[in-house]
Amino acid sequence: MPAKPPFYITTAIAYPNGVPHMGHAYEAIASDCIARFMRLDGYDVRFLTGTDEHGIKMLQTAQKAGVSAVELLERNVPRFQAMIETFNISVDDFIRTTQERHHKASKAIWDKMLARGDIYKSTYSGWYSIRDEAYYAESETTLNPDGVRLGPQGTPVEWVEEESYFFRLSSYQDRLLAFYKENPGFIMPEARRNEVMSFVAGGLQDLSISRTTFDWGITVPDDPKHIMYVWVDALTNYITALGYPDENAELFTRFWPANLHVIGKDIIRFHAVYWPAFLWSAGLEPPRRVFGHGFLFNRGEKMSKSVGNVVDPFDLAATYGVDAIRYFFLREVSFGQDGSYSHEAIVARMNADLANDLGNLAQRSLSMIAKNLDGVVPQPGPLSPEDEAMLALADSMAEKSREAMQSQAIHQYLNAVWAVVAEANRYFAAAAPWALRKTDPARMGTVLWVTAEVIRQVGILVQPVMPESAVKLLDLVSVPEDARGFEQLGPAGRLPAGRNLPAPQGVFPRYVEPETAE
RNA sequence: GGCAGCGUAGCUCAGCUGGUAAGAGCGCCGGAUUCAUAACCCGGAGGUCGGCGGUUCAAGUCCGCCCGCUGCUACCA
Repeated sequence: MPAKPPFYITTAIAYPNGVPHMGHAYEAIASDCIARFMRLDGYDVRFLTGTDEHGIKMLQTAQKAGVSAVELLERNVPRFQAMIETFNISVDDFIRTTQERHHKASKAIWDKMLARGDIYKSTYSGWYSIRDEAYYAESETTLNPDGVRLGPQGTPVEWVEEESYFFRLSSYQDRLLAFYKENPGFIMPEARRNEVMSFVAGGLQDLSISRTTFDWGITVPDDPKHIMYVWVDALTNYITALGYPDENAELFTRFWPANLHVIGKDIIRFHAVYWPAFLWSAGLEPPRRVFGHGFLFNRGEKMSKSVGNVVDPFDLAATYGVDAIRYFFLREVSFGQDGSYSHEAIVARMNADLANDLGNLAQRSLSMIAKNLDGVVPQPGPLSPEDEAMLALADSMAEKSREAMQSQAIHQYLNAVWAVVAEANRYFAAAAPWALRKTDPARMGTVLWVTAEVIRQVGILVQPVMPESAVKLLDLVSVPEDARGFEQLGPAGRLPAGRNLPAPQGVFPRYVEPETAE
């Protein structure tokens, strides 16, 4: 058997100065779907997530709450880990940037970049607003007639100079542009790629990569006054988790460069510009692809604490079920685009796609096998053109799905699957096996076999999206656990006649509104 | 301001390099049916394809202008 090709996928590491919201869960769900898909398709998958625990924001949030940064982490990080558990995210590792292994890796990559001559000490200066706690470019500030310079928020700014280490990002401009041209799939979706390219083409300045104004971070080697700029630290997590700085570590040699970093569209630049430059500087390869997904909106409105519409992912899972939530977001939102959700939209998807189309298809066909054929998969007779067409369509799902997933078009992969489900319902209604029961039982058997075979394939293909429900569905057609990989799709794994099936049970319950007391 | 993109049925969106009489899902109306989770199936209503002008035998699909919306335009992440 040929060795499985490696596939390394990561989410961004979450910033745990608060508790997880649906956006965090969404990124994890989508990444998990991709990871599971690749695993079932025969790849040796490594899947990483984690938390980004340094930085001034962590310190500030902790201060406001009257606790230490470490205490804040102890409070919040378990919530992120619980989210991973709750949503069935099949990660192989959960990295925390405060871990020893990560401090070691970050210092090592720093040393490499230093040795390359890409890091130098200088002063970082700019117009700083104490009230905004932010630096502004001179062009963003305005000079009042009374001589006071104001930032964009209208707050006074002052000229501040701070000793800082810089990274020679400017010297990577041409290499980056050439890289984007040679690797059109590096940044996805394409709109994001255009943005990054125009940003880089507009000129790169060297990057200030250390701070002396606070101490919650990784100290710069041999200069402990300085701590690393949070992105040097954060991005390095992806190689820390493979054993860096040991470039001969088993995981590192097998899985680097990463195949896919799944991130939010707001942090594309850090991943598509800084990260390749850091890696080159350290003598390492850049990742193969960075995919920036969109944001989720609650009824079209951005989630925010002040609006009070921040949705707790744990609540959603409890209300609708983990698989239904996973399905909803992956099917409803074009991956890469922003998306919107609401109670009505979730219920509509659950009931229409899951309960009515797929769940009911399984129930109506398998219960006929149970009642009329003692629960034994029938031997199909000669196939009619309709049977052939149905099977051909089902057999085509695998390729369509793979093709969609090449570009992380998760929604298109699901569209392809549900097109088959819809066709199967049409096929079933047209063939009307219930009417054949008395007139032509052999023909009824053939129709039921074809339908059960479609359910088998749909069950296999739906595993990345709804791991638990897919297991139930596959159990209903008694697919052995070692016959659930994608190599079993199509004619290769046809449902054998004579197999005993369990009594069918509903896999996808209808969502019924709870009685509300008026 | 500059660059990029978007504006297609009530809602969410497909419509690649211009060419059968503009599509899907959901919702709505009607029908059929009872194998099934009051599901499924069939049919129907509903669109000046943002606006104006142009190129062309032919434009939602190309060009120009206008209107509206969004993103990017670096060091909070």
